Amino acid sequence: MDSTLAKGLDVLEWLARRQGPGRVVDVALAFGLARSNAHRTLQTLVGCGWAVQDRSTGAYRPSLRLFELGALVGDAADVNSLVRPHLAALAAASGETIHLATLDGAEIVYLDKFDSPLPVAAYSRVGGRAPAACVASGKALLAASRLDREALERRLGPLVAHTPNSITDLDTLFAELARTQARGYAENREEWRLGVCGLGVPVFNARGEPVVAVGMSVPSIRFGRSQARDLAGQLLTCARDASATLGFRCRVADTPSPYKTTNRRPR
Amino acid sequence: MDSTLAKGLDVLEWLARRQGPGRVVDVALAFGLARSNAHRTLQTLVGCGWAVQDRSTGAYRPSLRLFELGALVGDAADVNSLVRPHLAALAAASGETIHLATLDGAEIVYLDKFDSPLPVAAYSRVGGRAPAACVASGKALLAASRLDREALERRLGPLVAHTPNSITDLDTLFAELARTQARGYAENREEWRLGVCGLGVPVFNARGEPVVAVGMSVPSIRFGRSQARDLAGQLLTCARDASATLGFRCRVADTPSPYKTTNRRPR
DNA sequence: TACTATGTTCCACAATTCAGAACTACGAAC
DNA sequence: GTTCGTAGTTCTGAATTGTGGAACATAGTA
Repeated sequence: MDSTLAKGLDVLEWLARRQGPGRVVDVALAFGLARSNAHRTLQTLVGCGWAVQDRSTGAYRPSLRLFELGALVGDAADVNSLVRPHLAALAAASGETIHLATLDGAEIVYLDKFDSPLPVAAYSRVGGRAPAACVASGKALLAASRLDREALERRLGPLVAHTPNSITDLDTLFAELARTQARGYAENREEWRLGVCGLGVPVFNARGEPVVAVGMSVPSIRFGRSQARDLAGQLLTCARDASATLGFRCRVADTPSPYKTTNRRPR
Repeated sequence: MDSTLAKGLDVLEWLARRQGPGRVVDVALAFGLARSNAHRTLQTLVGCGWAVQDRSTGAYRPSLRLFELGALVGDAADVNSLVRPHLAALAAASGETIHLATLDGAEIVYLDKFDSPLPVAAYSRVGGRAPAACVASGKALLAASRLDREALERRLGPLVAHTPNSITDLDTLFAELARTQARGYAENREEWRLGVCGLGVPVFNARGEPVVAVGMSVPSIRFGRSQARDLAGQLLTCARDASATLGFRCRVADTPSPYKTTNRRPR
């Protein structure tokens, strides 16, 4: 393993996570490096365009290259931009907070977000993370991955509780995922943040793989049984449309459609 | 300069810009490295969590870390998330494509975007770039930076034309920026893409520094004199509100407000 | 089976990075 | 104004680290 490269990447990450600019001594102290060493590393980051140095103070900040490339990665295969209009429509129609998430190990990462005009207790941000087992988008993606019990355990590791409602038992979670799959959408009843519930539905690409999930965050006050069912219906429609945009066609004879319409009220 | 670090960063960037996964030979060929060398570099990226390797094919993709950190950088000082609601409101009110941009050298980078429901010829993407001298957001930020002629020349270098309307003469641009500053908003009349016009207004932080610009892209068909003036009014209101959210208060006695209200129609 | 292309492992050599010292610049304390 | 302390930058000898070639493993193809 290239230790110089590893060190440089660590410094870059440290710089990005840090609020405000970082100086040579800060880096030297944080990583236990000699000042000359920290200096050269930062200069290399600047030289390659990944950081910029403030002329007057000499301090270093990450450049916009990180943002630029990050947007490219988030937009992988243009999923994000293709799905975006559907999210906007759902956000407008439902009035709730909508987000787009994808699975990364045992966590989900928020790729996009439309905030509700109504106040929500939850605070999530684009690029932020949450444990997949505790949020609806995560459960929707886990359920759509159709992992067996062992694979699920390997992927998630020990389940930690974040609220009294969090699922901490693997068998319970496994059963919940089976129910999620049967129902077509996932629920989160204050399992990640107290006072915040959620719904999630996977979005499939042309090859039928679940690539992202559309999620909705709702304060528990507005999450009664009938309200949840109604919102789930809207979410399912949105996800189905989004999947269609990505080229997904559910083959009638092959597998049953992952999008149940049972819960949608005729209007 | 740490050559190993530089090489690793280059490979990471190459991986992010490349559509689809990259293999060891691809990297070796692209950078003229020995296979063993390319292999170790990629393994280091994986080991540090900046890339992931596909188990079956052995190919490498950038991980979501790039996206995660990129979002942090883009959100620097929470400007992006604080301004976002104002953009959403403007997008809804005007029905046009709205974006948020910041200056990076001689270019602007799009930080956020709300697409118009109406079709627009322009295609911009979050993380994308455009020459600052050719687009309204860029001109708005350049004008707000109050650079003198020499500093402007140093920053922009030679002006290249992207359409017949592009400004290629520095003096013309300098005069245009003066007009922009006086008027409070910048205009782009098909100077970057034919058929697409734009308006831009800077947003100031609590220290009175221009940090981002709100931009609007409008097809030239809908960009008549009175329409433009009306949209500029909406844009000015939006940028003023956004600046206020960031803590900007224009000091009456000190400097004249950068937000002219002359062009806003009383309603 | 032979052949090709590619991923991965290993190793000796040399080039690169490392740590410390020296020098410079700046500001605070006296 | 001088002294002291802190921090950025430059330089250099020493050795650790990365380098590229060779060898091996694997898979797909003729």
